[in-house]
Amino acid sequence: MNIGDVSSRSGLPAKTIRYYEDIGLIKPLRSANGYRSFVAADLHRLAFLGRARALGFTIEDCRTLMALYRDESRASADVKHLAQEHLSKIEGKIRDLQTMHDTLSELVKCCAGDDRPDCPILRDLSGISAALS
Amino acid sequence: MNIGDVSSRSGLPAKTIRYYEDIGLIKPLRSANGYRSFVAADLHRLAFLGRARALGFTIEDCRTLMALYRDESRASADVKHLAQEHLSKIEGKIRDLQTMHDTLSELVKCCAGDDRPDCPILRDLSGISAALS
DNA sequence: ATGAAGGTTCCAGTCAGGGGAGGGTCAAGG
DNA sequence: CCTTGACCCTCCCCTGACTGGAACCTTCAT
Repeated sequence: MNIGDVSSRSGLPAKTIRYYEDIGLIKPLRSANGYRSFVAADLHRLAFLGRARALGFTIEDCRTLMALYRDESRASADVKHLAQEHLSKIEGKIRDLQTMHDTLSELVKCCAGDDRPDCPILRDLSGISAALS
Repeated sequence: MNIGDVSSRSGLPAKTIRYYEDIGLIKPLRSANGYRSFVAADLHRLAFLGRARALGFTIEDCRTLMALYRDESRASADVKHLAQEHLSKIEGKIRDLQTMHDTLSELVKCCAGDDRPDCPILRDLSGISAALS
């Protein structure tokens, strides 16, 4: 299989697949003409990577996860621990975004949004302490 | 005021302040010795930037917001529109993260997390269609 | 023989800064 | 007068996870 086939089957851009080879996540063979030659195992690894990335794991996490996957004597606790760490990072990001969202949507709600210049969003950004309302 | 004072007053790292000058967001004067010399207006702009960044606006958004702030004849609709676009990007990110969170926490819940190798997280990543449970 | 559609490598750019080298400046103390 | 330490300066490389593009090679169909 050439990279184009693998790309359409895995859903990953060819650029991404080359990048994954660059950083050592996959090691496809080469044909005589220099083209990468993928076998089923490569496709499987790429699909694994695609799913792990879709869950937001970093590349380094993916490397660890693949190592655990190949290690038949792994402890599921190790996998679970990694996933939980990642989960709490996700939760942190959601909290941060939610805070931004709440503040900003409040400001947006207060803004008339017409052709007059007065704007509570800019007022807030400029640091008027928005006091005593 | 030197950059150190401005840094501690604005809460922004000196590196960030220099970077903001680099990309043209502020233009502090220089003393004879080459040091940046900040006046109150610079501090105000930096505080504005800090708050806008804390709300997740990109640097380019900040540039636009500052231009709107300085334009006395702006329409609040323009500000509101920018804020709403940003808000919907935030909402998209929250949705994405929430989806990851839900999937991953379900997998984590199903993982024994002991010293045995069997692990539903890895099983899912490896593409077992997880069917008929 | 030619043209299109694939493949290859390598370089540069993204975003918003962070880290550190190598060096100049300033105020206080000995 | 000299030194010490705390500032400040510029410059360059690094981050993550790719993406875009240039310049070039291979394969296949016409």
